[in-house]
Amino acid sequence: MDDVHATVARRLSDAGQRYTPKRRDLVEALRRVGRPAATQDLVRGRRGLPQSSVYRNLSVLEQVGAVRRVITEEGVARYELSEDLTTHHHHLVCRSCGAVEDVTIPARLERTVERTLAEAAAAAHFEGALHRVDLIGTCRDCRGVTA
Amino acid sequence: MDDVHATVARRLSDAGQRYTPKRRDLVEALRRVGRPAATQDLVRGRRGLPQSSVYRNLSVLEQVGAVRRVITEEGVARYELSEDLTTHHHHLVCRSCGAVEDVTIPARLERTVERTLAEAAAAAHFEGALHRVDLIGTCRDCRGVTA
DNA sequence: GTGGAAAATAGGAATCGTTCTCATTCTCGG
DNA sequence: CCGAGAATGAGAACGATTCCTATTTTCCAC
Repeated sequence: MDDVHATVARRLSDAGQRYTPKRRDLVEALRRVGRPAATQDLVRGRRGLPQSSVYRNLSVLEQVGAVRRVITEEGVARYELSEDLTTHHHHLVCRSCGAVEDVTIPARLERTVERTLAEAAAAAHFEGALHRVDLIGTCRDCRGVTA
Repeated sequence: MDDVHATVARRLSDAGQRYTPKRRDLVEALRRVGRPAATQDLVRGRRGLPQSSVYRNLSVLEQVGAVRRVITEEGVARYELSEDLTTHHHHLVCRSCGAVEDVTIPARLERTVERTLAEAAAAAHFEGALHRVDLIGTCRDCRGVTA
């Protein structure tokens, strides 16, 4: 899928920025992981990118809409590829270990939620409202011991 | 509304903990604020509770289900009274200044979302799933200048 | 009441993720 | 090939949160 890299490259250049090797590495790493990756994971990853570069570049990539910052219960930032580079999805957040998985829900349900929340946002006179829908529960690993 | 304090007191004592004046102050402060308060606000509040006490007690209150920790885009923790001490609601999070407001949506819509997400959680074989539905947009203050 | 054990408090040190600074290196247009 | 601006990376700075510990408070048994 060079699509992803091509798209990211275009968005960067549209913003007057370059698609440097480090940035490509980051995007590639995020694509491989396939779910929101903690910043520290990227720093400590096998390639060992320097901390300052990881933070700086994730920030740049976020500004051009290539990646999205995801907030979790633990106090750490996670990043994933922007939804329009992957697919629309939600997150399963493990309340025990903080791990995050992607989930998609049936299109019909998705539409219902979408419409419902759009109404709610309108009712609240809220502008430019995105919504964040996450499920918080217990992941397989953390449940394994008990169940 | 002594209900709130009475309920908190009971939950604490059920857990073998005390409802000390400091803890009562915290609960009272959260009740007055009426929306998720940043920890720092409580520390710097007029009463100036010591930092270590604020953190320690919020943690205790969270464990007994009296307050809930709310995660926002900014990296700071916010706390609000537990939903069963107030009313079911969602949050409007301002993407510009990080402020959080409570919103309720019509009961009919609420039920739809509820049911929809319950199905989604079941489909994902996810256990004990709560969901978090927040709207992210721009608050009146931050919009005021532009609009 | 009084004494003592357990809980709570508060001040500050320690931690840790994140941001900032700046000197060096790279890159691209001319 | 040169120079300006962009990017890099090492480490300092920062700030929210957690941890440590000596002191104070609270509650219960006597």
